[in-house]
Amino acid sequence: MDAALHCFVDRGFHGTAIPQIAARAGIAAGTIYHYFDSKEALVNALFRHWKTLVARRVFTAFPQTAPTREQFRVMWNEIVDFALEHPQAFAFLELHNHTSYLDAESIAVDRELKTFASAMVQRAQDERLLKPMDPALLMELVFGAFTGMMRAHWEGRIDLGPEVIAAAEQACWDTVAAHG
Amino acid sequence: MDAALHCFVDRGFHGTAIPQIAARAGIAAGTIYHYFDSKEALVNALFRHWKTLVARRVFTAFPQTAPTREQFRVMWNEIVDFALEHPQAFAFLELHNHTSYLDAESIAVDRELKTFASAMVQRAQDERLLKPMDPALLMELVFGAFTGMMRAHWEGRIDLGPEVIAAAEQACWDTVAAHG
Amino acid sequence: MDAALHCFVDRGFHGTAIPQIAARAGIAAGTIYHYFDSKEALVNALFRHWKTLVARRVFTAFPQTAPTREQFRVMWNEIVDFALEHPQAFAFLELHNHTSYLDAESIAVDRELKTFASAMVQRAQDERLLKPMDPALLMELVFGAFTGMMRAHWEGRIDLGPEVIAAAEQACWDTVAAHG
Amino acid sequence: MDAALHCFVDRGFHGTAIPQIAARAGIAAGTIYHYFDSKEALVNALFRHWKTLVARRVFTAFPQTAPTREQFRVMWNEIVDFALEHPQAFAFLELHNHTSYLDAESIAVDRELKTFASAMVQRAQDERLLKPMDPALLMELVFGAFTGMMRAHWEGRIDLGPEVIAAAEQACWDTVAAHG
DNA sequence: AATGAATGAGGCTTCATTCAT
DNA sequence: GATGAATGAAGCCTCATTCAT
Repeated sequence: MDAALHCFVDRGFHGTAIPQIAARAGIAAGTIYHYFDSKEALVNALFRHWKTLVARRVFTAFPQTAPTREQFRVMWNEIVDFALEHPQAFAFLELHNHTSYLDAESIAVDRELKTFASAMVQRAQDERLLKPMDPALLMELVFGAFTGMMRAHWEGRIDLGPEVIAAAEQACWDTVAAHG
Repeated sequence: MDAALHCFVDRGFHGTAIPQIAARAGIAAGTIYHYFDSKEALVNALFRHWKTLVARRVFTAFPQTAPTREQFRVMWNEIVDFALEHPQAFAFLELHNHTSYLDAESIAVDRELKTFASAMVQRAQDERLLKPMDPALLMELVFGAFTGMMRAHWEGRIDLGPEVIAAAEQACWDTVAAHG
Repeated sequence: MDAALHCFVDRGFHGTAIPQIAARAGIAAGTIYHYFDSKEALVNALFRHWKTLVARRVFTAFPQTAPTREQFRVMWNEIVDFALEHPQAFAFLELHNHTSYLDAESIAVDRELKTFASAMVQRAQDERLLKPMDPALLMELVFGAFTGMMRAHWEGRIDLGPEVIAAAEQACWDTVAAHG
Repeated sequence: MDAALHCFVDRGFHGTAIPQIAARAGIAAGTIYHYFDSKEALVNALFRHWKTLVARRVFTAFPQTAPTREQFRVMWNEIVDFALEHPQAFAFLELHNHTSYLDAESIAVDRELKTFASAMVQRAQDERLLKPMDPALLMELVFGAFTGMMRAHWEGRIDLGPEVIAAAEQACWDTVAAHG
C-alpha cells in the first residue's frame, strides 16, 4: 500500500484522492480502510515508516569511534544513498510541507532524528572542529543544502555523479568546519 | 485578496477551499472570480507576484562593481530581509511543493531567477574565488542551506538574531569559497 | 425543505439519504447544506419545528377557566386536528424512535411539553376529578392511546369519523376520570 | 446472534451495521450470512421470533372460561410480564417503525395477533361489557396506552411498581368498559 | 462452520464554479 | 462590481455482501 507514496509525491496529501491510491495499488478503495483508519492515518504511517527507516540507517552506520571528518562523510553518504535508493520516499519526506496533517507521534519521530543530529554536532564542537554556532543551525544548514541538492537533481537542474556528490560533501564540510 | 497567501501557507493549495479564502478576506466567494479565472489562476498569480518581487529586489540590490565577497553578503542579507519581512510569502514560495499546479509561465519566472543566480556564480568562478563545481549546484547548496535555516526559524528550532544571520552567512560563504 | 419530512416518515432517519430528500424537494443535494450543517441538524430542526408548533397550538387553545372535562375535550380535539391536518408531521414525531440522533435541545423541547401536560393533570387531580395516580402515567396512558388510534388509522385498521373520535375521547376520559 | 436485537433497539434497523452486530456478538461478520440471507432476513426473523413468542404467551395464558374482567387482567399482566422480562424485545417490536423493511410474512404474523385481540374484544362486546365501538379501536386504545406506559418507564419518566401496574390496568379497563 | 479480507456501490459532505440579483 | 444561493461532481468513508481459506 506504500505506493500511496507515489501519489503523495506527485500531488501532495490534499491533492491525492483515496481512489487514486487504490487504483495505483490495484485494489479497491475500501480495502485501504482495513489497514488505515483514515487518509490521515495513512500519511502518518507512511511518514513514520520512512523517517524511522532513515533514522535506523543513520544510527546503524554512524562510526562512533572514527574521527569527526570521517563521521561526517559517512553520514553524508548514508543519506545520499538513501535518497538515491528511495527517491520517492525522500521526496515525500523532505520536499513536502506536512504541517497540516502530521500527528503528535509523527512530529516526535521527526524531532528525535533532528535532536540526535544536533547532539552529534555538539560533540564535534566540543573538540573545536566545527564552528562555534548553534548546533541546530549548523545541522539545518547542512541538511538544507543537501535537500537543495537533491531537489535540483530530481528537477533536472544538476547531474549527480560520485565526484559531484563528493565535491558537495566537501563544500558542506566547509560550511560547518572551524577556521574557515 | 492576497491573504489567500495565509491559507495556502497553512494548508497548501489543495487543502485550501475558495470559501475559506473568501472568509478570511471578508468577501464573498464569488467575488474572487471577478479577479481570477480559477483557483489555479489565483495560485499562479500569487506565485509570480512574489517571485517577481524577490527577483526585482535581488536585481536592484545587486552591487555589480563590488567584490564578490561583498556581493554575496548583500544578496544574502537581501533575501534574509525579504524572508523576515514577508514570512508568509517566503513560506509559500519555498516551503511548499508547487509541481502539481504551476503553469508554464510561473515555472519560467522561477527558472529565470535561478539562471541569473547561476550566472553570477559562474562569473565569480571565473575569478577563481569559488569552488570549481557546477555553478547550479553551488547555488542550490547555498539556497538550500538558507531555506533550511528559515524553516528551522519558523518552526521554532533556532533563534535568528543579526549575529546568527551573519555567522550563517559566513558559513555559507565557506560552502562556496575556493581553497577552503 | 420540510419535505424531508416525507422521507423520514417513509424510511426513517437512517434509512433516508440526503440525495433522496433533495430529489423530492427538486433541488441539488449540496443546497441542503446551505441551510443545515448536517443531516442530524436537519432532523433536529424538523423535530423542533413541529414539536414547537404542537406546543404552541395546545398552549393557545387551552381554556384556562373551563371545567376540567371541557379542557380535556378541547385538548383532545386540538391534537386530533393537528394530527389530521399534518399527518406526516405527527407520524414523524410520534411513530418513530428518535433516541439515536436527537440533540439536547430537541429533547428539552419534548420534555417541556410533557411537563406542561403533567402539570395540567395534577391540577385536575387536586380537584379530585382524576384518578389519584402518578400524573405522568395518566398523561402517558392517554397520549399512548391517542397515538395508538392514529397509528391504526394511518395503517388502515380503523376509520376515523367525528363520532369515532368523540367516542375515543370519551373512552380516554374514562381512563383518567376518578370513581370510574 | 439475537443480540442484533440490542443494536436494532439502540440505533434502528438502518442505523445498525452488520459488523456492529457481529462485534457485539463476538463473531465475524461473514458468519451472520451462514444463518441469514441478508440483513432484511435477519430483522424479519427477529421480528417474527418475538412476535410469535408474545402471541404464544398470550394464547397460552388466555383463560377462555374466566369472566371478561379477569381475562383482561390476565392479558394485561401477561404482556406486562413479557415487556419487563424482555425489555429489548418489546422496545424493538413496539418502539420502532418497521414499515420500510418488514416482509409480507412478518406483517401477517403481526396482523394475526391484532385480529385475535379484536375478536376477543368483540366477544366481550356481545355481552355488553365493553363499549359498543369498533373493536379494533378499543384494542388499539388499550395497547397504545400500554405502550405509552412502557415507553415512559424505559425513558425514566415513571416508576413501575406492582401497584402502579395494577392501577394502570384498572384505568385501561375503564377505557373499554361499558357504562363508564 | 467460521473467518475476515476484499469489494464497490452508495452515503454524507465539501467545494470550485456559476449566475441571478 | 459584489454577492451568496445553487449546483453537482467528487472526495472521504461505511457497509452489505462475497469468497478464499
